[in-house]
Amino acid sequence: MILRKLDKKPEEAREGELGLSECLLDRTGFLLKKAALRIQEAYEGRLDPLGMAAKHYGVLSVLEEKGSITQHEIGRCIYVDRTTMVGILDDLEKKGLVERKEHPTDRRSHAVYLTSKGKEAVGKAHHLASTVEKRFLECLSAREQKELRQILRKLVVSHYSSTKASERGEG
Amino acid sequence: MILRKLDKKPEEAREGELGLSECLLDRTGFLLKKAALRIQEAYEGRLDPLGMAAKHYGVLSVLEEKGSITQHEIGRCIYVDRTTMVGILDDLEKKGLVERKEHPTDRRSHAVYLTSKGKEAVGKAHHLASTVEKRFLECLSAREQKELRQILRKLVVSHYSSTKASERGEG
DNA sequence: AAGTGATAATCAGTAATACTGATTATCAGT
DNA sequence: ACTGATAATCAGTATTACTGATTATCACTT
Repeated sequence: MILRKLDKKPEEAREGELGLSECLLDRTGFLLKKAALRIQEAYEGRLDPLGMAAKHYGVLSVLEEKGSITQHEIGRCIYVDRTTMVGILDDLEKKGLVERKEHPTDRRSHAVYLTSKGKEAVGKAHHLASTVEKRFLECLSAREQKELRQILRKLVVSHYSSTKASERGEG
Repeated sequence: MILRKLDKKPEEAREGELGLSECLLDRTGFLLKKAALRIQEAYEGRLDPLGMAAKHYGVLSVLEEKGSITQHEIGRCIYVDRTTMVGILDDLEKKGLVERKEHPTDRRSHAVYLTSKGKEAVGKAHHLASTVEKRFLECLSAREQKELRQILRKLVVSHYSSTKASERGEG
């Protein structure tokens, strides 16, 4: 292929094809990374009305599902580093959506709880997240959407053990 | 669920289930992000012997496929920002894998070429990348692997237009 | 009861990434 | 010559995920 900058507008030069790289569109690594960026972009700002970002939503979801658990356990559930958890919980506590309480049996740990405000927020967040994902995935058939989730889930769970060992209490 | 820190080792407490969040394992956003991180991790260091990282591999692939194109065009092919391209090409030029030459008709642009060393490197990189992905995907059936690529490709191409307009020459 | 090694939360600092905005040189069209 | 757009570059920002160290506490040994 020869340089052909000045003869045509780029958009017209490659109609359907868009000029993307064929080779990389067959690399799962490339595709995963770009798809992840795009959906992150789709989420961006959508949770702002609730005073949270995607990272906060993940924590609230886990707390809703599991009840009161420690910071370390939340991290394990959502593959988030212990040091990153501190900041996320600081945010959420400041917003009044969670509380760090004394752990009943282990004074090193914090027992993290959803406040009633937090419970309300996570309900709304579920709704917003569903809307965002629905729109993002609408270029796929219902079957493809389901298949994508199943396959990704398999991948993520299989590679669970590749998370840094120190973060899973196996040091 | 009640706090139950001290009665069991975490590993034994939840055998198959691993304590992951059911709710988030149904969120495509969460799954895409974590899967992308894991495969990135799988790539990490594997291209070092060739003196490059994944981001360099992407650029070399495009150049191999499209021949000499401008920096901006490379970026469009692989969804990389113009400012990020500068650094990546600096690296590659330093390693002697690409050359920035004068563009034959547009003196603002650079015509970027693979050197013979670069051509050799990208061939080896293809091989390494295939190995990395094969291992990463081996928890999936051949059908699932193919399906995953097709679905992700559909997603990425559909959301091509959500790339920052300024990066696609539509400002 | 004291001692040892592991663990939970925290903090400070690092490295990588993707970006914004400004600058310079050049181009295309008036 | 003048205007607005574009290509490459640079400086600086925000975010993310992490490393390593610290403090308090726990579980277990002796």
